[in-house]
Amino acid sequence: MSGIRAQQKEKTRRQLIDAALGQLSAERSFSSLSLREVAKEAGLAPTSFYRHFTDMDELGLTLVDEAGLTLRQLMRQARQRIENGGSVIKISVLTFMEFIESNGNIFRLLLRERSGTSSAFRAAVSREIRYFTLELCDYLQQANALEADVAFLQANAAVTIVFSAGADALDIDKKEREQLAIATIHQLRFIARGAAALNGRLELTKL
Amino acid sequence: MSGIRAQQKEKTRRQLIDAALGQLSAERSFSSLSLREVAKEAGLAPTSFYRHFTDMDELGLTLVDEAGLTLRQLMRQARQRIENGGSVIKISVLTFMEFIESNGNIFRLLLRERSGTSSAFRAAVSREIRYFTLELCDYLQQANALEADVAFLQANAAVTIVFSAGADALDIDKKEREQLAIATIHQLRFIARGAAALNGRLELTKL
DNA sequence: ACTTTCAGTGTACAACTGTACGCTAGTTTA
DNA sequence: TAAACTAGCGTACAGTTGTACACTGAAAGT
Repeated sequence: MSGIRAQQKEKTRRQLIDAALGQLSAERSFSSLSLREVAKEAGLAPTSFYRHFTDMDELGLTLVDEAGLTLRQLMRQARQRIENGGSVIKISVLTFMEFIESNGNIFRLLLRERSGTSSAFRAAVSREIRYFTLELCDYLQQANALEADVAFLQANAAVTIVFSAGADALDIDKKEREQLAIATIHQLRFIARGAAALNGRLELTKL
Repeated sequence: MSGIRAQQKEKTRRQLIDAALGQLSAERSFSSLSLREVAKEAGLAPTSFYRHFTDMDELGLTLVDEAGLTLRQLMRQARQRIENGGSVIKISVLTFMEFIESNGNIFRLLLRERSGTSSAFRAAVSREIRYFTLELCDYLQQANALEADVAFLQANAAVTIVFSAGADALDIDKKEREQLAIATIHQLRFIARGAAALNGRLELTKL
């Protein structure tokens, strides 16, 4: 019952996942990877791939889940730093920028598949971003005494701004990245100010 | 000098462009199109493609330019509607949503190539979005008497929010799209309020 | 009228793709 | 211990890809 077999299987499954992640880069998207390439990188015969995933799509969805996990890890890290005091916005942005610096390819995966050609991928990425947004929403609602609707709009806008800044950060050098961080922080402050000012004064259903 | 030859060439060049645009959809990205497919759709032999573009990349960059053109057209349309009176934010968002409804695939092209694997594509899309942003920036600066820096930050944030909403709009039905428009309008108001409140009170260079 | 240019064609090829199929050897189960 | 299972392999095949090359016929240049 030790499961020497299942254990080995899990191990090569990981090799496939890591092989795929390892091939991602600025110049290489997941959808441009072939089953054969991934199998080769993992040290497997092409046909062995099927013992673990029916499809490259199935592997891709696994990667998106993995990315979501990393994202939530990031969130926890930020929260921890916030507890030690300091501006919430500033710390969040800086933490996010650090995340991108060391997890660029995972972030790229999310960015790309968010607008990719597979609706399953798009849904999976949306889900991960929604988790992210809802956690922030809870925090805002509690910390700033906002209406639920206003808190959600603020959280949603903030995540959008930060993700967009993250995407921009991927293509620039460290010095510019600092400028970008400053700009992003100001934009988040705009949003926070506006949300606070308009809290309780919104017509939320009429166009 | 009538150029019967050049005229014909231009015509089939357009056929190639239109063939490529016509194949784009939610399920089909530009990078997934093959040279042969595009040539076939245009009614050409594969090798004739080279008479017009050296590469699929070159065709792609042409498409991005085309998309930018459409985007600026949209801007003009919005401005015209604003002159006839009404909330600037509301009209802008509604115009943008209409644009996406009738130009979904062009918008998808921009969205995808913005985070694609070709740095030339990314740069081209960035450029188009920057034009868009700068025009809005000018407008804001003049209409709301904002500092240049603040106006830019607001314009940039607004464009980010609207583009993101546009991306979301691509995957939902008409009823949900109206809700999304309302939410987006509120978010833009947050930003406008915040920018106005913080105008002249920003530390723009220090982290 | 003669030559040059060149948009478009058809053939050909090597590289690569996903995957069907049958096999092997080690693990698990009975 | 015997039988069943299965992760991984190798071969094979049909389909698609980009593009090199030699060609044609009509337009443009002289």
